[in-house]
Amino acid sequence: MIGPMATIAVENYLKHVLLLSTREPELVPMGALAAALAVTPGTATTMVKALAEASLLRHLPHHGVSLTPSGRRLALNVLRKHRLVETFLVNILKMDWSTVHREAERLEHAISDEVLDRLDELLGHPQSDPHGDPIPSREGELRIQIYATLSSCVVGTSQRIVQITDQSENFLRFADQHGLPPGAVVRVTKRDHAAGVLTLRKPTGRSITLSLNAGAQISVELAMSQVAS
Amino acid sequence: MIGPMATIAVENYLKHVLLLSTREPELVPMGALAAALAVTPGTATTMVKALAEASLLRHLPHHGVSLTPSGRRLALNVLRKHRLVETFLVNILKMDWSTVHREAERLEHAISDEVLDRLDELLGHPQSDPHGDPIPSREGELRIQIYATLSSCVVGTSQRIVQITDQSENFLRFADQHGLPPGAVVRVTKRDHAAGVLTLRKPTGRSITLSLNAGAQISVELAMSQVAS
DNA sequence: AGATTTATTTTGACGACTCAAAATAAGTTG
DNA sequence: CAACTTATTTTGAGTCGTCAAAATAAATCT
Ligand SMILES: [Mn+2]
Ligand SMILES: [Mn+2]
Ligand SMILES: [Mn+2]
Ligand SMILES: [Mn+2]
Repeated sequence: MIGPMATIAVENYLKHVLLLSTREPELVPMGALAAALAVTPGTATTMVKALAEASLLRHLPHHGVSLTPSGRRLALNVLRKHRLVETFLVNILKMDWSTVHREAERLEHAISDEVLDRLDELLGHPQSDPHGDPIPSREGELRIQIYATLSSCVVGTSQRIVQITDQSENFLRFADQHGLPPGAVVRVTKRDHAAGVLTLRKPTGRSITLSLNAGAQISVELAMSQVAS
Repeated sequence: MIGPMATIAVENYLKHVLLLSTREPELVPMGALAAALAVTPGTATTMVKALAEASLLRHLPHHGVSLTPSGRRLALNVLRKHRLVETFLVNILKMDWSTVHREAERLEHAISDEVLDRLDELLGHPQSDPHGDPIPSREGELRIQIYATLSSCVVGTSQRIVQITDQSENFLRFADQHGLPPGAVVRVTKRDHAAGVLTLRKPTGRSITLSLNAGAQISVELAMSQVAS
C-alpha cells in the first residue's frame, strides 16, 4: 500500500518511467527501468507492483509498465521541478552546466509547488532547461520534438544547437569546452561515414572534429537568423 | 551502525539537539528532543543510541544528550542551510515570512555545500535570517546573543526588533500584520504588569497593545540611529 | 525513607525500500 | 518444436526509522 504522500523513491520511479516512454502507449521494460534507477530488477518489480496497486502505473507482468493519468501528472510535476531547478542553478547561481543534474536530482523532491511557481516566475517562464530539454508546463503539457542531429542534418547549412542528448558529465564538459551549448550556431562542413567523423565550423571560424556517434548526441534545427549577405 | 552519509533523519536529530542546547555543556533531555522532532520518546532513545554509536553525540542514559565536535559540525552546516534557504525564499522569491520555515525544513537536506556557497554569495553573506536568527558561518561559528525583549526593555526608549523567538505561523503572521519584523523600530510606551499587557508606539504613530507573554517573544536592542533633534 | 509521579528505556512489531539468489516465463535458435 | 538464452518475478533477508505498550529508573512528595 502506498499512502497519499509520494516518497522520494515513488517520485523517482514515476519520473523515470516518463523519461523512458517515448511514444504514448509504449511499455517501459523492467530492465530499462531498473537500470535507470540503479536498482536490481527484483527491486523494481516489487516497487512497480506497489505503484500499480496505488494506480500510479499499469503493470503488464513480463512485458512492462506505463503511467496512468495520475502517475503521469505526478511524474510531469517532478520533471518540471527538476528542469526548472537546473535552469535556476545555471542562470541564477551560475553553476556549471555539467554538474547541475546531480543537484536537481535531490532538489526536485524538496521543492513545493509554491516555490516551483515563484522560481518559474523569477526565471521568466523558460521553455527549456540548460541542456535544451523541454520544461513541462504548469498544466502538464510536455512538447517533445524530434530534431535532426549533427550526424543527420544537411551538410553546409547553418544549424542551431537545441539539445544535448547524452547528459553524462563527460559529454557535457566536452560540449561546453568546445562552445557547443544549446543556442550555439554551427555548420557541418564535412561528414565522412567511412572514417566515422564529421567536421564543424563555428561562426568564429573555429573548426571541431568529432565522431558521428558524438554528433548524434547533439540535436539541431535550421538556423534562419542571418540576413542575406 | 550509521554510515558515512548522513540521512535526513540524522540531520534533523543533530540540528534539533543543537537548537535545544543553549549553554555549552548542557544536556538536552530526551523528552524535549522527542517533542521537537514530533516523535515518541522511545524512538528518540533508539535513534540517539545509534548516533552515539557513530560518535555524533554523547548519551548519558536517563539524563540527556550533547553534541560531539563532529555532530556539532554537521548540525551547524544543516542550520546554516536552513537559515540561508529561508533568507533566499524571503529575499529573492518574495515568499511570506511565516511560511518559509516549513519549506526550509525539507530543502536544508537537499542542498549541497556547493549550492550553499553560491546562495550565500547571491544573498550577500547575510548574518541573520528573516526571523532574526543568526546564520552560522561557513567555518561553523554561531554568535548567539542574549537580547532584551519588549517585555523586559526600558520603557520609553527606542528599540529595534532583532529577533522573533516564537516562530509559529500564527505568531509570525501577527508580527507581520502589525509591522513588527526584525529591523522595525518601536517604543514601549506603557507596561502594566498587573493587567499583563504593554503598549507599543511605532514611529508612524501607530499604537499596538499586546500581552507581556507575546512581548517576551520579540527580542530588541537599543536603537541608536536617530540624530539628536 | 517509602510511595507516588514523571521521564526514559526496552521490547516487539511494522512499513518502505533494498539486495542476492533461486524460480519461472518469454524470446530465440538450431 | 525442443533447447538454450535472456528478462522478469519470487523468495528470504536486511537496514532504517518509526510506534505502542510494558519495564525501569529518577525525581518528587508526603
Ligand atoms: Mn530524484
Ligand atoms: Mn536537464
Ligand atoms: Mn529538516
Ligand atoms: Mn528562521
